[in-house]
Amino acid sequence: MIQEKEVTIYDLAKLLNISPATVSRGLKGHPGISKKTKKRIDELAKQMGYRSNNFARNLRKQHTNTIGVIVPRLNSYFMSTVIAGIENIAYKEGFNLIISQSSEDVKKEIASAVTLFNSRVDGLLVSLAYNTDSFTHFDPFLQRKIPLMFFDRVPKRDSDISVLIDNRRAAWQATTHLLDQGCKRIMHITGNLNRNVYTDRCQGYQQALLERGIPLREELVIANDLSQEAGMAAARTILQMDQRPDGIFVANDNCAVGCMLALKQAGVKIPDDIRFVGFNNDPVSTVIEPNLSTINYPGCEMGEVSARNLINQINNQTATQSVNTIILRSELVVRASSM
Amino acid sequence: MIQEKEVTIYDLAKLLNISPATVSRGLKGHPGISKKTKKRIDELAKQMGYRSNNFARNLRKQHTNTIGVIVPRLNSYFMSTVIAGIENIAYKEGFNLIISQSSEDVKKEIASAVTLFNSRVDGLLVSLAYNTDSFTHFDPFLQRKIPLMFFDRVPKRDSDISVLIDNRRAAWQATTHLLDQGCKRIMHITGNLNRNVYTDRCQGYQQALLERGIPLREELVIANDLSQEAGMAAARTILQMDQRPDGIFVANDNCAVGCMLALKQAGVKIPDDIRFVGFNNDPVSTVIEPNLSTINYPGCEMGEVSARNLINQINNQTATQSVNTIILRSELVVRASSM
DNA sequence: TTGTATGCGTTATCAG
DNA sequence: CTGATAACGCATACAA
Repeated sequence: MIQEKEVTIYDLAKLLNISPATVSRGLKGHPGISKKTKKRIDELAKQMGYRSNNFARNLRKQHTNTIGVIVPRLNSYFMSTVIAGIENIAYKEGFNLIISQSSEDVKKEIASAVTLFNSRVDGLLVSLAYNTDSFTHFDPFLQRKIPLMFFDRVPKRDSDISVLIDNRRAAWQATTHLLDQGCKRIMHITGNLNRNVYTDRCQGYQQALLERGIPLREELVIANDLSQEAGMAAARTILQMDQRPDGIFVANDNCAVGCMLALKQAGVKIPDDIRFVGFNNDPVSTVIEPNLSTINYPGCEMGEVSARNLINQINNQTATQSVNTIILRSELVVRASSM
Repeated sequence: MIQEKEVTIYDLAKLLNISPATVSRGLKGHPGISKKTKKRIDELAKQMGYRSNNFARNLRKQHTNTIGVIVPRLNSYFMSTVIAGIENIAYKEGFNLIISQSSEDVKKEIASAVTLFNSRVDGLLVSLAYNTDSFTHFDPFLQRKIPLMFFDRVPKRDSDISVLIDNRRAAWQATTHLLDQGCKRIMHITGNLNRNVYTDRCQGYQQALLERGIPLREELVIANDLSQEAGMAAARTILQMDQRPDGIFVANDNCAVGCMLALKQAGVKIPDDIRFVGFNNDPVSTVIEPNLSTINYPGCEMGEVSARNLINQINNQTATQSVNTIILRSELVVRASSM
């Protein structure tokens, strides 16, 4: 049936000769409504193509059934996997998603936060931009007690709820693995050391070395933006070193791949001359030759857990929130690049 | 300033001793409001942390400032690039995005369409699922005259507005390139031939062959789901063929990569034994060895153009819509896999 | 079990 | 230039 104009509960009420209130209740399955009336309402509603008006409903109920998501980039394999996970759960629970990207820029992140705040999202899920170091733009959410959670790239303070993996341990594993393979001079390529994921990974790396009595060398830690290009640039640096590393732990597969590509082109043999371990288990890690050892990292699950938890908070506004940090499992995947 | 309760235009009006109507107008920059009054309003609003209530506004104005997006998958490089493009424009124009994925399944696509319809999005952007062959789930949008556009994977009917590339031409170029490289027996690996992108590419492939007087052979066209695994399976098929192809044009880089990987493992030399051309210019194409020739395909731009156009439609409800199809430029990128 | 009346926060219309 | 008032569609407190 073609409806040119929206039908409201008033229309239904008039046609059924009952009050709009009854229609409203019937539609929502309110307990005190006779089966018969409810049936009549439901049938007419379907027949007329009635759809509930969310604005009116939200205006009345003061919530939006919408979750805001801010991520650094949409177009990275890991992030899109996380978002797919978030979407799975949100969809199941009847929440809409408003997704925005900070493009790794605090300014854009702040703007997004404002927009989402004004859109009155019921909850917010954030993975921080590369250079975010102040968090006042999230204060409005805190003040209004709008549930707020961080995942993966989280603030270094524990006033927030975060979902992440044990980056330090994973990095420790990766580095220890390289040591076990006989590496003596292990380099670490990392990102902005103000971001938890990178500090933690760096610490894990350092800890592993110290445990074997290997002194830390500043020149063996490179911090860049972890892009593939940055990996290539790192390769050039390495090629010019007097003493080249014999193992490299890179905080991200993409960058590792760039570095490997450039190194290979310069004739360096991987893994014979230099062994590699990356991070993320991006699909590209099984395409590069030799296949890249890496840390597998449950993106989809991270999204699901975050969304699930946020929705719980939204639904139990009152319940005291006991969890502070949710740590997901991660694992070292050993492939040819490190053997 | 910490606000526990939302402040409304009434609150501002009371404090300023003017009417809510004036406040509303002042906030919106209505022409007939004195500079002085406007300034007072704006200042107090900021001071009080006023934020406009979108529900009330939407309820009143009957639109949501929201665009719905349905894509087959979020976690593909191409799609996330398109979405990044959409987001760029939407953000700039003050529209929110509600993104949902069909997971390549019509059922989920239908469900998403219903949800978005009920969320009263002002416009809808769709890239079809793998197996969508009926389009009645979009009828409600058409009936209510809600702008609807398709991109990349579009219906085969021209009642809709679509944004895409000339797949046929691109495929023709790719195939012709292989022919120019001396290939005599060119295979084509494609997806569901009901989806425009794959039929068109297949036709382009066929046309190129016919132009050189090469007869089409059924056994040289494989249709699968274009995943990396499917590419590997295709490789197994090829290895068992009496007469192997000497060139393969694959409708997607990922699948091409899977196929190349498996073939290489079996000792096939690329490009010497078999030359390859893919489609999409996915980053992986520069990681695989030899680097994969491919069709470059402006994902971000496709998103931007789609969003821009949709928003124009939303804003000019009345204007007759003259464009029906927008074709974006694409180009062949030649790399080692085909030389 | 159902109906009445009201308010949620805006904006548009009409009047001044 | 500004004010009063009426919708927008729904959900609920209160009444019956």
